[in-house]
Amino acid sequence: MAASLSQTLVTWFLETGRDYPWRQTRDPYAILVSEVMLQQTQIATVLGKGYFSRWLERFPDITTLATASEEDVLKAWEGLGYYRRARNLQKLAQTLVAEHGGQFPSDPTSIRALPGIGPYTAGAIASFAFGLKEPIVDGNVARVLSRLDNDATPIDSTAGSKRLWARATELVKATDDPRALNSALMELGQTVCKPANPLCEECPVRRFCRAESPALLPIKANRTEITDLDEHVLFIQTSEGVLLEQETGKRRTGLWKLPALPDAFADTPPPLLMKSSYGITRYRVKLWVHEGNALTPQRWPENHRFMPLTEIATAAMPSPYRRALEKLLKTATFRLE
DNA sequence: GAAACGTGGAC
DNA sequence: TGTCCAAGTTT
Repeated sequence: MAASLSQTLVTWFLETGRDYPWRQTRDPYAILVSEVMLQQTQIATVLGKGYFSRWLERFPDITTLATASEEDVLKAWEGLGYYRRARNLQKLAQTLVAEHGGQFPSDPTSIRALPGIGPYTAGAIASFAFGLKEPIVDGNVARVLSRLDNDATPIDSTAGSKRLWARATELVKATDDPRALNSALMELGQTVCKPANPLCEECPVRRFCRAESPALLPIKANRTEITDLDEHVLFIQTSEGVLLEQETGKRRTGLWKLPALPDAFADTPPPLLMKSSYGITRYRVKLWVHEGNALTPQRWPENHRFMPLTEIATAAMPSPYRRALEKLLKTATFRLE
């Protein structure tokens, strides 16, 4: 049963599977980079904007990444979001150098223990790089398996997760080509068993599928509510550059942004220069940028500094501030002329 | 186990 | 325009 389904998936993938760069290599490091970049991120973003190739050019191997500056690492990740992924990637490289002689371990338990590696990524590296019969369950696989078994157990529940991993394990153990089987499950979810409007008439495993209303699966229990937020920041430009603030909290740590409007000015904010809106995790943020040049010069905290434009270009900055700054500098230049 | 963590694209 | 989603992990 499982063997027949697995074989059908493998055959289908070997015939029609797409040829991504990370499918042309068995280098665990390159595969690791692709897997981490693709977490919660669309292939079109990683590929279309050149993140993957650029990263491998800049950090071609584990040692290079381990010894790079954190600044360079974050800059290479700029725009991808979830910046902890980039920090963990470097931490992982440093762990390999310190504890594994710079080599990638091939046993699943050791892989899983590395920073930033969860159950999905561990299975992906074990199967794609080392050809091991280790299962993977990502969003695509969860959808495919829920539908195949017509299973309405919420995929984000403990029970649902256990079932999915058990099923994925069963399927990968039943094949001699775990690489192709795992790739097939994801590829099927991506191209045929799509979230909305699944193309069931084109599905290679239709005869195995018990879904009655595939578009209604999978079931998800948790949906987080979006909260509106106002964020007031300053734009201050002098001959030394633009005043920027380096994030120190848990969010976007290490990246540079327009400085927050000090609390002292909250009641009487300086004039508005521009307004924009962006989303971050569960927040919808209105970004208010105020003209700060007229403020009384003051001593800014340690994590603030005036940065020349040439350096701003190479500093790592979250997308919303990068966009706002580009707009502001264009306007500012225009005003000066 | 829930909540936090980014961003851009699709509908 | 608003909502949902995309190769998840950590705390």
